[in-house]
Amino acid sequence: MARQVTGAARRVADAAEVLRDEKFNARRIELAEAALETLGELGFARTSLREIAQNSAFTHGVFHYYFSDKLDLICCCVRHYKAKCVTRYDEVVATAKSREELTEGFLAKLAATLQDEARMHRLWYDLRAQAMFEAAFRKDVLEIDKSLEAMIWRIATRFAEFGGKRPASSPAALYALFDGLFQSALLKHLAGDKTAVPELLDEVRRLLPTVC
Amino acid sequence: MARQVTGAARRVADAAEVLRDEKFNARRIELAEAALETLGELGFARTSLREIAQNSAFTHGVFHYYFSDKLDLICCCVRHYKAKCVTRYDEVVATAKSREELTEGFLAKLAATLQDEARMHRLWYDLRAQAMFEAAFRKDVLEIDKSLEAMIWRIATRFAEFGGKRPASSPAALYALFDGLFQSALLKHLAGDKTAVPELLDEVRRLLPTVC
DNA sequence: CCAGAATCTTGACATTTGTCAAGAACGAAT
DNA sequence: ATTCGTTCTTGACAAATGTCAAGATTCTGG
Repeated sequence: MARQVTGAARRVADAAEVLRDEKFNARRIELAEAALETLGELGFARTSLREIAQNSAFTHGVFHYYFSDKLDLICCCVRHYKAKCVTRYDEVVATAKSREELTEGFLAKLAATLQDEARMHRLWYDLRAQAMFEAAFRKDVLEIDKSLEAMIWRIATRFAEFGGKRPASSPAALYALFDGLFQSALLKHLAGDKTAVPELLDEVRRLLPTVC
Repeated sequence: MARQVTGAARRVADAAEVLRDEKFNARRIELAEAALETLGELGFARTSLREIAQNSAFTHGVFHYYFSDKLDLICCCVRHYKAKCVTRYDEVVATAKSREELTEGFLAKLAATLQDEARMHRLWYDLRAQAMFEAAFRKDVLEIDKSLEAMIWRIATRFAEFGGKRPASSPAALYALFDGLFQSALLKHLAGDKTAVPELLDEVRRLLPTVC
């Protein structure tokens, strides 16, 4: 009986700990989300913990309470960002009923992303570059990259299916191609080049049938 | 006669000024070159003027004498870096006598670059990302990007010529593809992935005949 | 309701950083 | 050789930054 009580107590204690952990983690994500605002605005190099705190509803001490240091915070931001990104086109893939629908849906999302989420995406490119210097970022960045590659691959295979074909290149090459085009278009867009978005769309529209 | 003397004096003065300017500029490049060492090691975010000075034969005051501020220095570094980069493959293009020679020469240079100049290239990707935040970088970065695109295009057209064909995609798409592949391989290489280089070579070898 | 744990605030500290100015060292023209 | 302009060194300063600790506040189990 004593053992049963102990067992029950243990279970209760465990449940409590899990709950606390979840709450802790939820808070971390709240903070990460707030940090992403400033990071997207200023980039990694120019962003300090205090700047992040000032642009948020939190004080700078809280960040130190929830994160062991700056890298820990940024890593959490990157991980959180991943979840938002990698499913962006999945709805299009799921609902499109033809090559044309898939193409137009993809292009529309692409344009919207470039216009509305430019800040988040330049942060992603910034952090990916940081990963080349800072080993602590590499694991997360490589993982996100792989997820994005898979995302592109889902689009490509679906597109090919509609034509009864298979994609003409490897997942790596396809991702490199689209990511490279997007990155270049993003830079031009941020530089105020109004033609960046339509030119990207033209290019992708022309490319899709040739690679899938 | 007075006018002739004045004219001669003016010419001498002008020549002296040009000389001084050249000397000034040569020194700037020396300093930029020294700065690139530290920048390639630490990246833009973690590099300070003092750190640059300490890792070089110069004192931190000199940098302030030759550059109006930190951005000015970095911009000079970027511009200087460009000249080194954009002609890397030109010798291969000029000397190759067949598709095979061109392919092998290109691949060899690609592998060597990835192995020996990883630090300079991660800096390039870092600065390109910074350009998305810092308007002062954009002009130079966009220009370098265009030069690199042209460089890839020279290889592609030469490759196509050997087959009596024309490249199958636009310069922008081709550059996006190769740049994306290189960037991804660089990250993996820096992360200690021994397969990064051979996999890049395989991919490029497979890709070249399909796009040109 | 209360004690103890958790969450959070505030302020402080040492360090780093960009910037600058005063003057030393150097070179070239007279 | 002297003088003047260029080049460089050194030291200083204010602002910013990561880190931390002491205490306030809030939450929670009993």
